[in-house]
Order: sequence, then C-alpha cells, then structure tokens
Amino acid sequence: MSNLYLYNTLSRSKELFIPENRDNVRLYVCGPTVYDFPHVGNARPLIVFDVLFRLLKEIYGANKVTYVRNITDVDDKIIESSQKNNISIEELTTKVTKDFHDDCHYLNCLEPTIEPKATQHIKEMIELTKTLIQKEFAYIKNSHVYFEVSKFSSYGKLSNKKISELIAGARVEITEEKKSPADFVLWKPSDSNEPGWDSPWGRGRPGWHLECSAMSEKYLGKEFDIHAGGLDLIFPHHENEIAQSVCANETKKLANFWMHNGYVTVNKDKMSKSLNNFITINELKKTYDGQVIRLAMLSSNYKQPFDWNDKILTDSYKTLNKWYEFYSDTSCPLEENLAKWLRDDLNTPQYISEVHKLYDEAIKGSKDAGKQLSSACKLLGLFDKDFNTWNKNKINKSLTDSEIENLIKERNLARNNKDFKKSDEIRGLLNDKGVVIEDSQNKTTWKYK
RNA sequence: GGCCACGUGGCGGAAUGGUUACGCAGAGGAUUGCAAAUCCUUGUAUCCCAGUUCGAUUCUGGGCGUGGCCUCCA
Repeated sequence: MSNLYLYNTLSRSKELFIPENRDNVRLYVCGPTVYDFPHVGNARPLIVFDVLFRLLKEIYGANKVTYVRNITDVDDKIIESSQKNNISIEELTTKVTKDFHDDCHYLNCLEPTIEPKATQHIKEMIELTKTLIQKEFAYIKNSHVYFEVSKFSSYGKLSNKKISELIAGARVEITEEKKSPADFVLWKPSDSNEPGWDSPWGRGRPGWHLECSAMSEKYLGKEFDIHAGGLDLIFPHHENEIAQSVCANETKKLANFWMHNGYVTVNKDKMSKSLNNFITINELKKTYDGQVIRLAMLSSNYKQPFDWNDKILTDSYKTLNKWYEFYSDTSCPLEENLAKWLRDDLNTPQYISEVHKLYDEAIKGSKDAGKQLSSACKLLGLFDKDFNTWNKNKINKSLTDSEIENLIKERNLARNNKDFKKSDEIRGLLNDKGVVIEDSQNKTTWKYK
C-alpha cells in the first residue's frame, strides 16, 4: 500500500520505486558549481530533492538513506569568474560555497549525508580516466583526454538523441583534436595560471562530467538508486556521466532512476545569468522567510515550469500564516489519504490541497486535524520555527511588544469612550508598523502581517 | 531540422472515461462602532478538429499555440 512511484526520465514514465537495498537507499543530486551567487532557479532542485530525501527517510527509516550532493569547485566558469572579479580561486570558491550553505539553511534544506568536493577527488578522477583509456573508450590527443562517444552504443538513451544527429546539428564545439565533434573531454591541460594537478597526461584538470562519475562511485557505488538534477543536465551532463561510468565499470546502468526538475521561469523565460532575469536567493532573505519560498515552489509539480511572481509568494505567505496557528512541537503519523500523494511522484500540489482541507477541519475545532496539519507541514520541510519565532521574525519590528500592547490598551480605552476616530488612528498606526489587530468579544489580539 | 514537455475558470494549479480538487481574487450574507479574523452561501474553465466510446477534459490521430533541449546552464 505504501508504494512509492517516481517519474523516470529514462523510461519517460512513472515507475514503482524499489531500492536495490532497503537498508541503504542511495540518492545523488548534482550540486552547484561555485562560481557565483545561487539564484532562485538553483533553489528549486534543492527544495524538491530535499523533500524527496525527507520522504525516503520517512519510508525507509531516518538512517537508511544516503544523500550525496557534490560541490563542483574546479571548472572553467570558476576560473573565468575569479579573473573577472580579481580574486583567487580559493577565495571565490570558499565564499560561494559559504553563500550556498547559508541559502540551504535559509530554505531549511537538510544537510546531505555527504557533500564531496571535486578538488578533493582528483585522484579518483585520474584513475577513472586511466581505466577508460585502458578499456579504449577514451583517447589522448595533445595532453587532452577525450571520451570516444561512438564506442558506447547506448549513448543518447537518456536524452533520446542520436549521435549522427548531434553531429549534424553542428552546434557542438569543433576541435581538430577530437575524432568526432560529439566526443567530450575527460581531462584537459591547464596553463600555469590555471588550477591544475599532475597526471599521466601532464598538468591539467578534469572535465565537468568526470567529476560526478568519480564522486558518485566513491560514495554510492558503481550502481545506485536515484540520480537527480535540473532538466538542463540531461544532456550532455547526465548522458556523459552514464557513458563514463558504465563503460569504466562495465555495468548495465549508473542509476535506476533519473529525476529532473523543471525550470524556474520569469515571464516564461528561463531564469538565467545570461538573460539577466535572475533573483538571488540572498536578496529574498530580507523580505521572506525561507518557508515562503519553499511552499511557493512546492505549489506546482516539480517537473513543470515554475513561473516566478510576487503573487505566489504573497499567497504562500498568507497560507503559512494561517497554518501556523496549528503549529505543534510534536508530530504524529500521517493519514494514508494524505501521505499517498507525496508517494505519487511528489504530488505536492495535491498534498498541499489536502492540508488546506485539514486547516478547515482544524479551524472548526478538530485537534486531530491540527496535529495532522502540523506533521504534514514538517514533512515538506515547513514549520522549522515554532509559532513565536515565526510570528516575531516576520518583518522588521519597529515596535516592542509592550509598546504594541500599550497602544492596544489606549485604543480600547478610546473605543469604550466611543472615540472611534482615535481608535482608528491607533489601528492605522499599528497597521503601518505591520501589526494587525483582531477584536474579539472581550479581547483584542494582534499579530504581525 | 531532430527530440521533449505543455495548453484546465480572473490568476495559480491538481485530478479524472461519467459529479471538474485546492488556494488566491470576486459576489452576497452573518458578525463588528467601522474593520480585521472567522463562519455560511455563491458565479465562472478543460485550445481547435476528427476518431474510438453509451459517454472524452481525460484515450488515438491531425492542427494551432507556448516553452525547453540539441553549446555552459539547476
């Protein structure tokens, strides 16, 4: 009954998920290349696969899931960015990695089990390259090592591409050294001012795809359960990873399931650095609690495009504000008709709609529904702060609690004297400071907007 | 050109071979000094055409439209 179904890019269909080993469910997600501030588009896989991680832990047990998310800290974009900004590579990668971790924390993402850095696995990458050369899947040319795509008959299976068409497309970088334009680099030489490591092919650095193959193998083995990332990684990154790993290890596959999240768009354009339409995660911190971003992003299916706009944020904020009334420190097991939706390929929109229904019951007095609501939110990674923290962190407070309460007393005095002009003034003043007043029969309560 | 995804009310967004969730916004009412919050009631949608079917928004085919990938990208 508690089957988990996930959409698999390999088969382009929803499949029943069965881990190879229930005691160690293995998930690999491609992490960031640390060359620039993470933006909202980068937040989506973080949030989506964090929910997957939480769900897997819920199903198989908290200690039965290994979640690996790498940090790519050697890459041409990093070299470029360090030169452009005139700071050292180490300084840059350290800073951006810290920014990234801050953002993860802000978004209430659980830490992955292991977070390997590419620069600390150069040895493994060199070994992998050696193996590929030895098995004649790769060749050396002018200090470069290339993977020979035509040697791998399954190449293109994930992205549904034919090698012949790739070449015909002529959008592939033409290099004289390559036997075929479709071949990709495993190892490339470094100039003296570029980061490099000694290798049998001279001082150089790894190609991007190689990094993930080496690190996933080290921590998850030659074959594992789920490999995930953004839609844009399907080709060539994941395709190339499969080629490298499967050929080197002589296995049938790299991962059983390949999952890909859709883009975050702005006015239907993909949010990206090149279009200059991006919003960094950092700049949201001033305005919104991370939970708001989380709920907003989970309000649509992870595979669909998510169009970024203010309305969805204010809606999500209002919703959380309502739901927070039923925050509870303790959790209870979720009812099946709620939990089943997450197990249906992370159908968070439907799941969230069920939480709305729980709210309706809870507000009518059902204690049980309130507890379900709180637990349901926690499984999505919401409710990381208790009610008081949430209420007080909402906005920049210019009034202290006692000032607010004194103003309310003053206002109620005016109301009793039917001085409604004054009482409305006070209410307006409080409203301007972000404090909302609610009069009930014999008591006035307040909260931040 | 090849491949892929998508087209549901004012907006966002699920599901489903037969009654079209859920949220926001809107309308009417209760309550209130007026509000807010809450409660009750409520209108509005499945891109077009054909096929299969007793019945299609759902399945099949065609069309139109939007976006993506084919180069680095979450």
